[in-house]
Amino acid sequence: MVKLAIQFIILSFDLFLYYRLYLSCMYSLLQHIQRFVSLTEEEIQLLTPYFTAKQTEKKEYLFKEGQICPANYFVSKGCYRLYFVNEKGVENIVQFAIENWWIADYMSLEKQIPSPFSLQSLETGELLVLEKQVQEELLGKVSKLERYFRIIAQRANGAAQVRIKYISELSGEERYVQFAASFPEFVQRIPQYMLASYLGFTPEFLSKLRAKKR
Amino acid sequence: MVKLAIQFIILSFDLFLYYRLYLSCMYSLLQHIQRFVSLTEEEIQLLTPYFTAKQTEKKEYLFKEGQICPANYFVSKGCYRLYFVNEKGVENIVQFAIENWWIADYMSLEKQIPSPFSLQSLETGELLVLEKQVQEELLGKVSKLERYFRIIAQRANGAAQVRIKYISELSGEERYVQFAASFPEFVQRIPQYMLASYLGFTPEFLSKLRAKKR
DNA sequence: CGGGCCTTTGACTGGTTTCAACTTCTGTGG
DNA sequence: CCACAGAAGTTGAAACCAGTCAAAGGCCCG
Repeated sequence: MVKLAIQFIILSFDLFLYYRLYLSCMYSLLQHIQRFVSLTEEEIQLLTPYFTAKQTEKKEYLFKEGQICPANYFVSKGCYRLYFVNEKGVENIVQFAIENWWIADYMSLEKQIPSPFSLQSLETGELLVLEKQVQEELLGKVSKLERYFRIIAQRANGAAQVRIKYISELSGEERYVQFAASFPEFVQRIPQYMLASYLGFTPEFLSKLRAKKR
Repeated sequence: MVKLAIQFIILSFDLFLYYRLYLSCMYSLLQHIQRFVSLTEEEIQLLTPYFTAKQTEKKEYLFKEGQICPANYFVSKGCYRLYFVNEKGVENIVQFAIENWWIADYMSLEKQIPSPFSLQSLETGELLVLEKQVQEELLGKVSKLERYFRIIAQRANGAAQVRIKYISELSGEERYVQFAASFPEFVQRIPQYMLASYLGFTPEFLSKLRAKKR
């Protein structure tokens, strides 16, 4: 009897924690959505059950190479990396995602084919999970969100075009200087070998660049 | 009097030509849209006036570096390149667009800032022009198209992620081999120096690669 | 037919990688 | 809380992939 009561209390506490997490994530998301489309109270109620919140610890995987990317993720807290491993066994980071970014392997998500990428948490973090199937349903229900996701995707596209421009325009050194100037806090936040991987060169080379600057 | 009549005939003929062009482009677009969302007869009527058709000749520009990208373009026929010129004066191709592709500088389009890119026709071609403002109106009118454009943008995103993967994973030589194997017809269609530019190396290097393969 | 643009070829250069050894940092278990 | 192992960062030498420059040949279009 006492055992049961205790289990009940623990369960309640877990629920309470989840609820808090969910609310905090959902708050970020709604803020973000309202930057692009305005939702009615009713629509907010409608959209709410389609998302699940998730807390991730450092190094936890959302999905791994070989799996079909299961969902579209909205980062509410923390930092995540989308990367692949080349045939030499070297990790290559394709994208980072921090607060208020959506991340997924969109090719895998759309075509439901295995992803060459892995998505990993770099810090303890929190995100919302919107599964492929669920997203379809949600969009059927709240069609205003089509607009939101359209805008988000077009922005991501713009960012990708600029990224490709930088890759082909700048030398490794210039890329580092430019990036460090644009995102000084972020450079502090992640290990150097990941920055090197993202910028498209080796950690040794980055180390030498930094030595030169001093 | 006779002069007037002749002018009238010429005008009519121009109109007739435009109408034919417009119909052919619009046919491609509607086919493409219906691959993702199904439109009612009424919606088709609604959407029709928002697009204008355009015929481009080889080397014609849709917009140039420094301008704000004025529209989103749907290619119905021909081939286009989005490129920028680096500080050394070398052209770098960021994207090609062929039949049934949308192309624009999405960062410039969204934020209404000057574009670092130029969009140029490589062959005589035909496309539909959807101006920024007009697109907004259209989407307000036919909200089903939000879905279409969302899907298109997400696909483009997937393609960009894969492109970045190839750039960081493969050496120049591997990129060429891979690309030539994937799009053999396209390699025939464009001059080598543009292919080199797109693949991220010099025309001389491409020439040497081709020499090796023989 | 001529001029300019595209492609080819070769010699030289340099930015970046590779490899290996060493140092410093970090986190985990005793 | 310290010790220690593994991870991350540093440094230098040698190798290499691809760029640069220049000169020559081919080809297309006016």
